[in-house]
Amino acid sequence: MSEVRCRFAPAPSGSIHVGNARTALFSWLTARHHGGTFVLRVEDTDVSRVTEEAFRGTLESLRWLGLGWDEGPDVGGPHAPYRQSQRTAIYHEHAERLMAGGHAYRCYCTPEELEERRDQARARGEPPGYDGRCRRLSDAELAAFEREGRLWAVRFAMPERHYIVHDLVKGEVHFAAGALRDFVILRSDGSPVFLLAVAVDDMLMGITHVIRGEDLLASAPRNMAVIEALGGTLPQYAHLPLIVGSDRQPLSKRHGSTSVEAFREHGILPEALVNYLALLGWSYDDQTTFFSREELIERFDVSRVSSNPAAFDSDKLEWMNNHYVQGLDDEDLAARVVHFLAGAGLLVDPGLLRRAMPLVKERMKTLTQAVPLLRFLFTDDVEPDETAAAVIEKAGPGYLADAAEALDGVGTWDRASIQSALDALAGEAGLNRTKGWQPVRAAVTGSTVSPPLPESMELLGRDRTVARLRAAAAR
RNA sequence: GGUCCCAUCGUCUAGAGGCCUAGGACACCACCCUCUCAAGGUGGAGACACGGGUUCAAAUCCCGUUGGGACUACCA
Repeated sequence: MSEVRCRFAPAPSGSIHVGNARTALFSWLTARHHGGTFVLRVEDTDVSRVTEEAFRGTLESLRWLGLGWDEGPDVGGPHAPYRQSQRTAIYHEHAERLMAGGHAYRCYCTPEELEERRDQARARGEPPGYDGRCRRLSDAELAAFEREGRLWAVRFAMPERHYIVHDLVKGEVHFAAGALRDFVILRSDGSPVFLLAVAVDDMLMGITHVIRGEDLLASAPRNMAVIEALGGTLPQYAHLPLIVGSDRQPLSKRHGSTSVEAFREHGILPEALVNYLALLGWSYDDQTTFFSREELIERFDVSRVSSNPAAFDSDKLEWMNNHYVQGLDDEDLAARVVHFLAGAGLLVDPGLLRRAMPLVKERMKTLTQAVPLLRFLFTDDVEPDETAAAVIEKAGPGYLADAAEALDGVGTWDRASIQSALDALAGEAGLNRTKGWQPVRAAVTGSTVSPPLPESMELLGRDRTVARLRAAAAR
């Protein structure tokens, strides 16, 4: 059996979206599962919409997800270049071949005329597609258009036959003869349209599996027709259902930040996002939820992808993220968290940060949540928030002064001794731990929510702890 | 309008005719654990869109209805 070659072909019109990220993942997994090649091809035929920044952002997002490619715009490969904007000569050559073979023709209709006829057809309740008139131009008409100096586009002559797409996800999808109209493959300014570029590139690059969004299902027969007209071999197609939001509408900006970059900045781990995305539309069995990258590669099968659209559930993503956070060792976690603390303007002591990791691991759904939890360690500006202030006030200055004295007198500054001291303090005041410790927590951390108190104080150190208690007592 | 896709708990899904009084996970509720918040443990509520067929037997096959969605460009 020949080698599997799978491609991901993003149009870099912005940062990469989770829907595209999932498409990339499934393509990558298919390539890796078969020990094949993963090709990255950038579809920037509409040059006006593509910025260099969007291009780089796309590559960066894929790298962050760990979806490395074997051939692509930066690494090259046997079918370079891998940016469609650099392949125009190739498309022209193939458009010529199609015209020479009678599979394509010059279309002299202007965009204005086309639009007008579309509107009319719609008004009459007829299908609005191109009527194919330039396909049957007489020599005289053709000459007349040329004399007028009219610009022409190249249109592909869609064969009048029934097409069947053998889709790996959808099964057999039929398109009746005549259902698809002739389409433009070269604009009147000579630039190629993606319907040509995709087919030509998939053919030339030897792509065996085309995995992409369901929105492109209707273009599959057109791709097939072009490849057949060119005498190429057809790839297998797999069209993935769309990802929708909680309102069942296709995911868009309205659903908040859905780009890979946004999740990264929100403190989602790439391994968690990959695992979550893998399960959005695909499953291995009725039990398994967590998959290592190797397990995913071993078990993934695109034909097991379900054909109904999946709703993106950020609660589940965050739950899964927490699972991966808990699985990280302290060193690794600290290295990932430091970016977010620094971003909040905190000056971080790496050793202290690493030692704090066990206290916050299971309290973080996202890495950003480490910031409020650990802020008290990396700044002495712990102005109590509203609820903390209320707790402090209720306890009264005497209680906090007592706390300061008790802790100052602790023999060895470790969590066991601190805990005994806190218990003794609460006991003398006739309070249980909950009531007795909260004022101390509020004074020391500035919040009523914190990592476990004795451990937190141990890390903070005796001096800073006592100073904060005295400051609170003096208010 | 036309073509195409889709339809199991709120969500992601298991289910490829009898194993289903429909399984798991997130979320939700209760309890346990507990210094706050989490995490963890135990338990609970919760679904085959509807209507016809086919069959001894249908969540599973067929048809229709309804409801979502995509496409219908000299965008990708």
